[in-house]
Amino acid sequence: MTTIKDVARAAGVSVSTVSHVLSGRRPISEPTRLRVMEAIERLGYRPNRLAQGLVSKSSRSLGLLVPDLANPFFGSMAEAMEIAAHDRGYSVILCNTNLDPKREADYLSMLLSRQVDGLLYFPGTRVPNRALLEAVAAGVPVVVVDERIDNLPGVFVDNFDGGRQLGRLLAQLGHRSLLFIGGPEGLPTVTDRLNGLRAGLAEGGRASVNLLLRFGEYRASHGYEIIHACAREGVFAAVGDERPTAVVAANDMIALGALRALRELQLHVPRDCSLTGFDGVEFTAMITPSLTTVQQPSTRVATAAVELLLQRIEAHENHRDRERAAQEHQPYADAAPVIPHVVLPVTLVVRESVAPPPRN
Amino acid sequence: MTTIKDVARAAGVSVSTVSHVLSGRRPISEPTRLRVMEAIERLGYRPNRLAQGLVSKSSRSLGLLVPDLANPFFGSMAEAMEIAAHDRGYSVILCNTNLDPKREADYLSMLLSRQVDGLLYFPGTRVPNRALLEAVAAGVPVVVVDERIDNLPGVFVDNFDGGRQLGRLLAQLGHRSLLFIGGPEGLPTVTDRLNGLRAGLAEGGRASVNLLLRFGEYRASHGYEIIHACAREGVFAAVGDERPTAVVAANDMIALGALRALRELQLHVPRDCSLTGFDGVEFTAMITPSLTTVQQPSTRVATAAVELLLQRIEAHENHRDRERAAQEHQPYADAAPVIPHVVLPVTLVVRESVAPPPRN
DNA sequence: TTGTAAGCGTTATCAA
DNA sequence: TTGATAACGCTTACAA
Repeated sequence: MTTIKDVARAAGVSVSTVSHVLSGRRPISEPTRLRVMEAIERLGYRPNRLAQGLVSKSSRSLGLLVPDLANPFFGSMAEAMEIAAHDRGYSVILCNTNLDPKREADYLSMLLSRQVDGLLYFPGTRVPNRALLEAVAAGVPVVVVDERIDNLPGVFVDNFDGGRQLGRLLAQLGHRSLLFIGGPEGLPTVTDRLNGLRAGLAEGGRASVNLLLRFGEYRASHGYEIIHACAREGVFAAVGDERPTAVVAANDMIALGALRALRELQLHVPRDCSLTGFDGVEFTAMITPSLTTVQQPSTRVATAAVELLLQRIEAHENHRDRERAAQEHQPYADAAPVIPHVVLPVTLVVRESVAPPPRN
Repeated sequence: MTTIKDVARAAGVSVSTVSHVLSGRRPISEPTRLRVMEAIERLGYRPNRLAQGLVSKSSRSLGLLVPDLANPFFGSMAEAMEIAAHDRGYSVILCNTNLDPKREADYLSMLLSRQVDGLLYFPGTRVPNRALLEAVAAGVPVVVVDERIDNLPGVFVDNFDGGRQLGRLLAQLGHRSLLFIGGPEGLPTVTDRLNGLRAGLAEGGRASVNLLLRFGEYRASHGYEIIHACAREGVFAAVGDERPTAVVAANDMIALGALRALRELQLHVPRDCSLTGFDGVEFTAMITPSLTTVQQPSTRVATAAVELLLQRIEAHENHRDRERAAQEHQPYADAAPVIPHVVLPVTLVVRESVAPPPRN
């Protein structure tokens, strides 16, 4: 491996000159600059970022903790975040938490060892992971995405409004009995979407609607199983307002599984039963029937999260520097106590999977 | 931040003792060991991996270059690889190449700067990226995945066999005219699947089949557009053996888009036209009609790739060590010239999207 | 405009 | 069984 010393020797200058040519932190005479550049080129020199990080105390890398990359929602998010980070000169260390707090703790510890400058965190559970709070306490900037945690900065979408728009639509179509298939009970996204749904139904004129609630995982298999379980319980055999005429899934994957199960039950969507999703991933536009869903501006969420995180990283570094310079050792004396929560709007996308309830 | 020095001071020992307590590389008396452990615990000490990497010349991290995380096929692959790597103590740096050679080169250079121990590379184009070959030349172990590159080690599936199984199935059902919607022309996966398809059709008794070929991107929009373009050209209005009775998509995403377009053309799948995919991602089982496809053992591919890469990394490190010890400076004098290509089997999954051709 | 040298947090070599 | 100390490759005062 060729090091800065090799370059210095080859160019007949000192290592600091080479360093300064590269960083541009002090003026270099054109002839030496050229000699150095030539040597760099010729030797194929590439600065060692481990060494740079050791002295600069910044690895220029971010930890990305994501629950489930097989879900295209998280896939696109991860992709957009990585791209945004790369544009700003940061690398992303990928961590697959699989909703497992133990894995999360494990990853967090590893990320701190690796001196990441910040954390992009998709919470998988309601209770903020202890290890995450320790990381925050240790002074690592964190931005929470998708699933909010009240006392941490984050970027989210207006889940309540998404639910509300769905509720209004279904109410206006005349639905009076719904089955809501949630993700994990108590998760903010689930609760917000559900509360929004209730509000929308009320606004839509249906003061009292029969609302059946089920919770579970954010996966297709969950939607599939809930529908079959409901069928076994006779939910779809009921008459009048007892029988749900629409299924509201808390995300697109659940809706996909539910769609399959409904079909196996010979229930046609939307003729016999309407169906809605949430997130607006690509496949919802392609399947049959195309899925009515609430579209998240994933790319905007992702870039906003990265921007916010980098802002906080810079603030954090400035703070550290000022503190060191002033020799004042009351940590965070002047840290802004305001915790930014960026909330982005969602869009209702009405497609084939909804219709008025069947006239019975 | 607390360093090894702080721990040494707190425990009343030297830094080397602390280091050895942690690494277990030399015997430590129980009392000192306990004192050191206590200090580590109390101070919340965490070794700095940048510093460790600087001296050990190994960052314990891998670069993962993947074209498109929004595609659940790559999402599950990336997930499985990261998990396998993490199990073996390696971190993964995520890079989204987006099939762009310039981005790839950019990432590669960054990864080398970061001293990654190895590269997991999903090629996006037929020609091996120049920057990749440079990285290989620089001595970084690489494992290529999914899309083979002849003179690099890699893990792949038997695309030819997958295509053949599809061909046999369609031939046996009586199809004599097919539309093949490929990914990028010339990509090994595309070519192998197509050649396999031809072989399978022949074996199935259809010596001569009308085979219409289209190429493009591995995306849903591509499948969608090709079908509509073909319709505009009157392909589906033809009669007899001119009209394709089955569409063979080179992957599941293309099939998904094609399915949508066929439906918009009022062509029922499979009654009017059969349809097949490739990869076997989750949603293929859920959509209507469920998709006949060739299932890749994604998790096995992913773990095999990580295993192979780690083997090569270890071999590489041993080699370096031996070389240094023996002072012999003919690099790679005894490097094994055999380039391992692991090929895993695929499984045909027959579902609703295929049927005999319509009788005309 | 340039060079010298201290230090970043580790591991590893050599002594004790 | 332990401790000094020299690297590792870089940045950055401080000098010249």
